[in-house]
Amino acid sequence: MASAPVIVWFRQDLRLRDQPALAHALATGGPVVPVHLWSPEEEGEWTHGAASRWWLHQSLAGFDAALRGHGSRLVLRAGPALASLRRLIRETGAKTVVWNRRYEPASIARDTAVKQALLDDGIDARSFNGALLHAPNAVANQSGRPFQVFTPFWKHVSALRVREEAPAPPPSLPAPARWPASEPLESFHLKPSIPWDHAFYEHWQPGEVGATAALARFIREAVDGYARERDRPDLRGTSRLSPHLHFGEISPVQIFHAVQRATRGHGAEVFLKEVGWREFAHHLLFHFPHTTTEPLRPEFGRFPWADDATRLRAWQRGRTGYPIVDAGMRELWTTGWMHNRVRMIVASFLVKHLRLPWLEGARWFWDTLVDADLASNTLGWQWSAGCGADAAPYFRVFNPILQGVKFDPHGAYVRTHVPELARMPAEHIHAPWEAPPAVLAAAGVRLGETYPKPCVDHKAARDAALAAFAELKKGG
DNA sequence: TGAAATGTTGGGGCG
DNA sequence: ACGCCCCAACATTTC
Repeated sequence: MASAPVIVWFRQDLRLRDQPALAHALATGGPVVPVHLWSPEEEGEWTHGAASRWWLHQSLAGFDAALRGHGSRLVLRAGPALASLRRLIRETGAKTVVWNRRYEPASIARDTAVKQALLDDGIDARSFNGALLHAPNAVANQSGRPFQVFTPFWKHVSALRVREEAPAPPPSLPAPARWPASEPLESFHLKPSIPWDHAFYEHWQPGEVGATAALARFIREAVDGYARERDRPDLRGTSRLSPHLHFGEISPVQIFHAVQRATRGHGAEVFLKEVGWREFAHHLLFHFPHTTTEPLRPEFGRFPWADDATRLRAWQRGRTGYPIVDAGMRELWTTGWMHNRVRMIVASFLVKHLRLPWLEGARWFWDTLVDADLASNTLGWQWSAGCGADAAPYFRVFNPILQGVKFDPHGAYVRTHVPELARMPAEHIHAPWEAPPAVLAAAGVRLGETYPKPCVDHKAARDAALAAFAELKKGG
């Protein structure tokens, strides 16, 4: 007797290898019906941002092509997930629906309801962990509570065994007798209507092939020097795997094993620790779901944030007058990505120098990053603002000049993204307002005209931030 | 996964 | 020879 079809509901796991849900479907022996459901309203407040949508479009197209290479295809449907699944079950005669879990609050709520409804329908609904090294509900400290400090978290997690990769799929996936209809990808309107995305195509190759290539490149060229060069935005010292990881084009399990197979050196250890921060972020979001909009440390609910649309706009568009900040914000705008060191610098600048709410920064990153990830974004911003888990104390104010000098020593990063400073010599590029007039003139820079003057004075802004923090402490 | 202020030490110039 | 000052270099504390 032939097995019934199995629906594999692909979400942010757009890959064929190390695919626990797909592996389970294949193990049943039944025809496999791969589907992706477009239901942005079910993501709650954090529906895909513009850059994420661009990536998703490319990734879905690539995944469909990959499936077709295996004699299969990706069925697309728009609308509420449960209704779409029920319709697909009717159309295909499927008795089983499988998927890999997501751990964001809105997904958990939706998926739990979907699973219960399908089980009530008599469908075998199953979910798997394909997104994390360890499921968040499987990690707790000695008193049974979630970890809130990274170092003990990672120490604990490092002692756990990482599962083996799921078996690779066969060259040909068993197809249903009749394919259910698919809606055209274009009907989801994921690509921007105005073409701000042209540079994205030069920087990224969304999809499993691009993810695999990025990992291979990193292992070949960068992992050994990672400890030294990861903080240098002017070099290619990081993996740039974040968007691939976010969309599940590659899994942390694959990355973990591939890196460990290649090297056990210090660079590998430091890199895997960064994968650990991603795990920690998901762990925290799972246990503290309110932190997407509320500070984990409740006293920060009273913090006297400023309200200044002009300054927010200057920050967003990379016109603060601080070259390292502006370079970062423009890298983000043109490529959909920003080097992590620079993310910390621009976040510190928004939250401390401008004293604008971290949530404004989180929302901007959410809309503009191709790797926008609710867990990592939330952790990163709360860390920067000093109101989150294991956060930098609020009085840690990054000096944007020193950070520039230290991590972009030749000014190459600034020159790449702030062309109006391209001819500035390295010794003045991070503080052009302190350069002698002759140097500015020779570089063709007229402050306030070709490039903005600093929108705040560093020392005054730092002192004001510390004063606001002292006020908060006093009130508490 | 800071920066700045403050404190300490020690070498060298100099009377 | 000695004390004094200056200051760089480094360490510690504070924000």
